[in-house]
Amino acid sequence: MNKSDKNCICTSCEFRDIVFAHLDEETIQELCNNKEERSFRKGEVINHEGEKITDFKYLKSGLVKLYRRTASGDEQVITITRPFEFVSNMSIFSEERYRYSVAAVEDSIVCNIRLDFIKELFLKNGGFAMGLLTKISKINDKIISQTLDIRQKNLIGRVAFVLLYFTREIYNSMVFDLPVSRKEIADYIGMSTANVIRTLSDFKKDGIIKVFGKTIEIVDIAKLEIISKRG
Amino acid sequence: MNKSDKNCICTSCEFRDIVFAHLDEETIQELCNNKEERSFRKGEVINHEGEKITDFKYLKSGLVKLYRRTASGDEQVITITRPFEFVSNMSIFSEERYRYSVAAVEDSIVCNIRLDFIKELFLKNGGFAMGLLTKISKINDKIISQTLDIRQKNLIGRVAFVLLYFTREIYNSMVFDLPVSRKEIADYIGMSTANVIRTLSDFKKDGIIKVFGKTIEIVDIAKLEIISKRG
DNA sequence: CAAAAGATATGATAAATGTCACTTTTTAAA
DNA sequence: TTTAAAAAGTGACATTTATCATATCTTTTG
Repeated sequence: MNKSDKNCICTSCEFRDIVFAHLDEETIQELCNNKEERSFRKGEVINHEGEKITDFKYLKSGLVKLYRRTASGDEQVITITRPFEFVSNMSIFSEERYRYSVAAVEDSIVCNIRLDFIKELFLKNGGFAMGLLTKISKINDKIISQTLDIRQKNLIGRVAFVLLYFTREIYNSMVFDLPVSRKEIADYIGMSTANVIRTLSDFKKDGIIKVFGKTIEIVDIAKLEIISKRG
Repeated sequence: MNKSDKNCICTSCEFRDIVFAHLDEETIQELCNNKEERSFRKGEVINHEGEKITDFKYLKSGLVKLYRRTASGDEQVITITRPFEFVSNMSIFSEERYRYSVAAVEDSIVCNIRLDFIKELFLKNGGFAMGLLTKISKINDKIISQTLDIRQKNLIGRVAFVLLYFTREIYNSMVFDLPVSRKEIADYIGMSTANVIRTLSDFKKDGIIKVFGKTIEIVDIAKLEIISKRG
């Protein structure tokens, strides 16, 4: 086993199936030597709004939130997402600088590859280009439709939506630890923190959920779905 | 002049600079023979939500709205936009079917090219692929940031935003004919129709705008900007 | 461990927005 | 041109949501 083989575990990276499927072994190897993995602790910022984009980054493990700061200083959470979603993917080809910030809401590992290298690959390899475009389009589609879904709901519908999102898309479990504060949920669904807290209390009183601090247990998912749809 | 030369005016199409810049004359010619221009009258639907995507389409002239219908039957307007923005561009590479509908809000001309043809080009020609990805990314970025901008504002801020959007981005004029109904504006900014009408009346009373039916004149754009920012 | 800071929780009240009823105006159709 | 239908406009009132004050609980830090 030579050095690059030892250091390189890209051959088993799950992201490979999604975007890098069309690359030959040699290119995968080169990619591997060009990549850098970085760990982020919960709360750490991965990308800053306004910062220059130099790397292609994707989330290998963990959970991140995408957000921006408004003129009045409030935080707008755009989405909260799992691997292997964007990190810098989103405006990487349309902007020179990040439009949004990304922060880890759980300990996360991010894979960095020089943007130039990805761009070269993109120009050379049509299959890779298609895979990447498809991936980026899907991410964008998801963000847009999620935003529209939230927008059409009222307060309790939005809170129900977020709980369902965590239980289904993020944790795939009826019991989970909320990775974000009530305020972050409020910034995500565009409601006040007090009302998010109140709604969670109401759900608790109605026996729809159980709450132990940050731990949430979904008791009546059917009712939650009705609330989310109606709202 | 042969037949294809006669029919083909793609060489002078403005969209060429944006996406097709990297194609040689032969390919442009082929593209031209593969394309079809279609006219739509104000109000006509160009794409239906749920319909299969077979063509790559872009807006050559006119004005369109992108929208979807919610479970409760309401219309959600996602954006209103000018050439050479998407028509089917948006989810063309990520979805088999349209996620959203597109309708002409002014008489419009749309250029159709078989999707297969575009996909082939994309695979073969890296420069074209990059141009297309950049374009699609920019469109998505614009929609997302516009949606976030609107979301952070209150009623009057949102109405002010729409008026500024029309006057600056769409018509580039202080006087313009509203291409959409009050209800469509309401569906766009996520407020009730009555409140949109009321707010326009208030702006009129305050001397910020003049209203003659569908015709709007911006009188005090500075004040409108303050309202849009504050809101 | 103690103190401070931050997050959660809850009630009272104010502000923003929606709904409904109805009139007037404009547009489209017969 | 007349008539019907749709859109615009307005007021009264109901509902939803935000704000503020304050208390408690939790986490961080010295």
